[in-house]
Amino acid sequence: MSYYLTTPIYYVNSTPHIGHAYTTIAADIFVRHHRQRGEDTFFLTGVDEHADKVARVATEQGLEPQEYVDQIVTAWKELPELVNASIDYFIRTTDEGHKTFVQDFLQRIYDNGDVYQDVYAGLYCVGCEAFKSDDELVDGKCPDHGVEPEWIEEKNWFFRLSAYQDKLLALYAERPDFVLPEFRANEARGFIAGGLRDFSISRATQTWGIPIPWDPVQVAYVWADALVNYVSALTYAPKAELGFWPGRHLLAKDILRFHCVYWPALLLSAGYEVPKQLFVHGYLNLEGRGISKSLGNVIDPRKLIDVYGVDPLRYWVARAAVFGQDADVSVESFQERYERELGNDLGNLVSRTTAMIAKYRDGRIPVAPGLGDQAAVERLATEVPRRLDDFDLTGAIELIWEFVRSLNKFVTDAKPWELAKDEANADELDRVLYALADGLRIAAITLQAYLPETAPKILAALGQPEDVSWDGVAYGKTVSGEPVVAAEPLFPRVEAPAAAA
RNA sequence: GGCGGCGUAGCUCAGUGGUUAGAGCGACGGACUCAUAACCCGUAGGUCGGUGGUUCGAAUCCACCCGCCGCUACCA
Repeated sequence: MSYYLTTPIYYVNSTPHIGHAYTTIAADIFVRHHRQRGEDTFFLTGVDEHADKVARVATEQGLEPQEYVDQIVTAWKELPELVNASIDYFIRTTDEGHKTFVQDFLQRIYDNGDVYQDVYAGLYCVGCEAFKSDDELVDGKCPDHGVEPEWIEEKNWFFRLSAYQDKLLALYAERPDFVLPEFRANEARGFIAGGLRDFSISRATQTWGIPIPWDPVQVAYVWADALVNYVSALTYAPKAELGFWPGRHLLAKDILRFHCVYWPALLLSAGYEVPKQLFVHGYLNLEGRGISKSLGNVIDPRKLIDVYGVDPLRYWVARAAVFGQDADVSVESFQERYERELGNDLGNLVSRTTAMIAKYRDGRIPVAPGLGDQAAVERLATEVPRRLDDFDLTGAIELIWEFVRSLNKFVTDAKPWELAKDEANADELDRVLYALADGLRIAAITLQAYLPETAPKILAALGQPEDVSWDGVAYGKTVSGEPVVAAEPLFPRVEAPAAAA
């Protein structure tokens, strides 16, 4: 079994914000989970560096485009590190290996007869990096940038997307889970069924990009370049191999069309398999508004991490929205999750468990199986993977949290402090403490993908081996290991919510 | 306009034909003391957007109406 997952590559000229962190963290949770199951995994993210705007900004700063992107790529390379994403490779579209592969890829679709030359003309807004139709303009100006678009007319190479309508429809019909959630697949299918127009894959007036092999004065336009990265990386990244293809892909809803329509068509044309699955997630809206630079409400993930730590941010990603849906979020809601769930439910459970083992049994976990909800453990062991296989990030954590809550209830019902008062109850107290420690050990392993820093801390607090393989999600594997002492709070109270922006 | 979807307790939502419609959060009351004033229990009496149908029976199926949202092409 192999599991290859990619995020979109982010546009290097932008700035990393919570939206990028959202995708990257979600992807990391899936990947870490599959690693726990012992699968051969590969996790790719990176940046798209070829765009006209990049070249223009570089020129303004008196730099070569390559020098410029080499500078600004730093912020993007830090993103996975910042959110503790266990990536295997960070791709840049300026990688030599990528360029070589793209040229080969383009040659393949050319040889396949899917490319032809035509004139491309229209009003182009440099700010948007997009052609605008008349009805999109306000007073002849781009509503987003307030400038008049330029008239551009050039001979471009076009990809015969229209020739792939039937094949794409057949693909969607044969594989109902090709695009998830289902309503996104419906959108894509509706778009395809409405008729497909060919699109331009080259730019004649630009030089910053990958030269078209049969017409080197032109460079590849974004889709013919960026979308190819998910395969190209496998041909040259360390430890990668083409055998990982086809993989799975995560994306936000704004780029659905390109990834769910253009990309599969390009792959078919070039003779590659289409992805196994594409999961389209929604947006996090801050206080009811979209997150955008122009609104000035961009949350810097770094600020949240500085105040709360990485794991709370990762936890929030899984909890803030039903994965796939949009959701309104706020810094207050983040704080709420942190205190109520991480602090009170989980952190406090670790505190009370370790404190009782230390107090009643001198820190030694009595190996006394018998109590504890074995059926619940078995449910976790099979149902959490099943949900994560369906990209149900939220449903899986919900299941795990029900288990965490049940452990708190177990403590209240079993009343270890009562049992401790009478030596005659020693055996029963042993069994209670064991069941508690075992449940917490299991919870830690199931949470590892979500909370990679916290899970090992819990195992360590219980004196258990660091092994987080999924086999450990089984009843009665807790050992009487290193002495247990009352643990320090895992998620201490934080004074005030971190400021947004 | 076309296609798709939504409207359920104060909030976020689950529930798609069948006993008294559920969860989490918030609020109120109680209990407990192992623990990060945490945890546990109870209460919340909501025309399940509206109207009319189908059915022994509908939040759950159908029709219409009201309100809201997504997609409807080359923007990372």
